[in-house]
Amino acid sequence: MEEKILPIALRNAIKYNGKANPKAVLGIFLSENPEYRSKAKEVMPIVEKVVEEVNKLSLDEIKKKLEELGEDVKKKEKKEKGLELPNVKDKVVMRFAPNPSGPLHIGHARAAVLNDYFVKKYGGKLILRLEDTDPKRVLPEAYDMIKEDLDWLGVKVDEVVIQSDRIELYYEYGRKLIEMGHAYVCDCNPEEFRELRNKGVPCKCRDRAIEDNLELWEKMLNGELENVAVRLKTDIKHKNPSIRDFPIFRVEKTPHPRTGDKYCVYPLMNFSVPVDDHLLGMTHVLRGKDHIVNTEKQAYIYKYFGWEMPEFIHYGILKIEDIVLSTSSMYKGIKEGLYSGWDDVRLGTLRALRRRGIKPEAIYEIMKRIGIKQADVKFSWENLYAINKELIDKDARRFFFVWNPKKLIIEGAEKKVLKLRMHPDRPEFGERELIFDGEVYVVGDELEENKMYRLMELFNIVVEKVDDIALAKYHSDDFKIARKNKAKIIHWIPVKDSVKVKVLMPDGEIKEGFAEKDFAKVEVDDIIQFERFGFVRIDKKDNDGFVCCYAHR
RNA sequence: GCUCCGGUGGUGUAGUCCGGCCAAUCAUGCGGGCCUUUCGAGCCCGCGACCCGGGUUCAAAUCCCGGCCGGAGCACCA
Repeated sequence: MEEKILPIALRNAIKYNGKANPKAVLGIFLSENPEYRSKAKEVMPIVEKVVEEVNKLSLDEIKKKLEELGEDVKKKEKKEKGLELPNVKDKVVMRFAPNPSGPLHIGHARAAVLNDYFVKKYGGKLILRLEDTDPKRVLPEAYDMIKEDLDWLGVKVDEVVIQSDRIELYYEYGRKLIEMGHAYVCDCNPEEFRELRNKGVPCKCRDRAIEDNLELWEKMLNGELENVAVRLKTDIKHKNPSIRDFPIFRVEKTPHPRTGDKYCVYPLMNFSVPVDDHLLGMTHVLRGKDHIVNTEKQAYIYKYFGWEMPEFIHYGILKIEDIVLSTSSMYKGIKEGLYSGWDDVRLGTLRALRRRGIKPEAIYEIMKRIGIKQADVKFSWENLYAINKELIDKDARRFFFVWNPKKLIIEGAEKKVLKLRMHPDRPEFGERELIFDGEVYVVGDELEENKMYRLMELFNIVVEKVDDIALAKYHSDDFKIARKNKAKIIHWIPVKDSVKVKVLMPDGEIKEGFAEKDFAKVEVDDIIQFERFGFVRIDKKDNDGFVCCYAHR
C-alpha cells in the first residue's frame, strides 16, 4: 500500500513546492483505488507517515526519487470541455428569431452567435426567422438591417423565414385545433377572464360547441368581430395560473407594413413559434430563461398535434449596463434628434459598436465565453474591450492627439526633427515625423507652474507660466533626469501643421483638439491608437478635420 | 400573491450531472516588478471566490434539508 501512496505523495509535493498535503494525497489515492474507500480511517495514518517522510526531502530529492520509481513527473492535464448541446444525433437545425423592430443590439448578438456557433460545430442549418406578427411593433427597414448586422457579425444564415408570410398557414393549424376541440373563441373581456382564470374557473365560452367555434372563427377572419381571441384549452386548474387557457390568436386591425390590411387576425407567439419550430424542423432551441413558462405553454401545442418536441436550452438573463438598448427608446431618440441614427456611438446597437471600432470577432468570442448556462450574467464591457484590443493592437498605428489643447512656448531649445515609429512592434509600418520649432500643443489641464515635465521622445522642460498660453524653459535632454525628478511624461504635437480632430465618446462627450500632421494620412475606417488616450476608429475626414469614434483604452 | 430559474475572486468564467485528482481553472481588473520612456503587448510576482446554516460522508464548490439574496413570467408583445 505504501508503494502505491509514495508516488502520489511525491507528485503532490512537487506540485506544492516540496510540501505534500495528507488529505489531498488520501483523496487521490482513494480515487484511484476505490476498494480502500471503506478503510479510509486505517489508510490515513499510513498516508500521514509517507507524507511526513516525503516532506523531509528537498525538492530535488523528491524529483529524483520519483524518477527512480519510473514515474512520470508531469501530471496529466484535463481537457477543457467546450460549449456543447445535449442530445445531438446528427446535424442540427436551429433558429435566430428576432422581432424586426430595429437593428440588432449587443443583447441580440448572444442568441445570434450561439446559434451560429452550434450549427457550425455540429453541421446543419441556421434559419433567420423574423417574428413580425404584431403589426404595431414592426419597423420596415429593420428587415434588411438585421440581415446586414448578421453578415457583419459573421453569422451565416441558410434560410430566411418571415412570419407575416405564413399567416394563412397559422390559420390552417388554428382551425385544426378548433376542430379537435382544443381551442375555442372567447369574447370575454381580458380582465374578466383573468379573474376567472386566477380562480381556476372556466369562462362561459369554454364549452361552446365546435361548430359554433368554427363559425365564429370564420367571422373573425372576415373582420366581422372585434374584441375576441382564440384560446387554447389547457388545464384550468394548473398550479401556474398563467398557463390556464392562454390566447393563441387575436384581432388586430392595424395595417401591417408588409401585408397591409389583408389580415386582421394574427397568431400570438405561443402558437406561431411552436408551429414554425415544428414545420421548420428545429432540433434545438436556445432561448432566454424568461421563456421557460412559454416552453411549458408550447408543450401543449406539441402534444395536441402529436409532434415531438425539440431540445430546449434555457440560458440566464444577460444584463447589460451603461448603454442604451431599448429599441423604442432609441427610435424615439432618433426621431427627436437626440441621437444621430441607429449607429450613434452612445447606443448599444451592433452598428454603433462597429462604428466605434469594435470587431465582430470580439463580439462573437465574448458571447461564446458567456455561453448558455442558466445563471444570470452581467455583461463585462472590460472583457469585450480586452478581446478587441488583442485583435486591433497589432495593426493600430500610433499618433499623438492633444485634446483640450493649450499652446506651450519653450525657450532655450533648438529646432529638432524627430522620427518615431508608427508602431512600437512593427517597424515595417514606417515612421512619422514631428518637427519641434519652439511651439507645441499639450493637453490643457496637465501643466502646473514651476514643475518639470518630460515631453515624450523630446526633452525635459520646466514650466514657468500657465495662462492662455503657457511658457516653459528647456531643461535637459537626459531622460534619467526626468525620472530622477519624477517629472510627468506627457505627449505633445507641433502647433505648425497640426490637424483638427474630434473624438465622439460613448458617454456622449465630444473631445476636441489636434493631432500631429502625419495623422492626416489616415483613411476612414482605419483603427489607430492615440497614445495615452485610447483606440479610435476614423469616422469622417473632410476640410474641417477628422471625426473619430472612441473604442476603448 | 402564484409559478419558475439562479447564486464560484471586483467583473466574466471552467469545475457540480458521476463527491476525492480543488491547496478550485482561465480571462479580465487592481497593486508591484522586468522588458526600449507613455498607452499597449509580452513575461514574472501578488491581491481577491465556492451566498448562509444544518445534514450525509473517511472526504462536500459538488449530494440532501432549511434559510437568505438576485432574476424572470403571470401581455389579446415577443
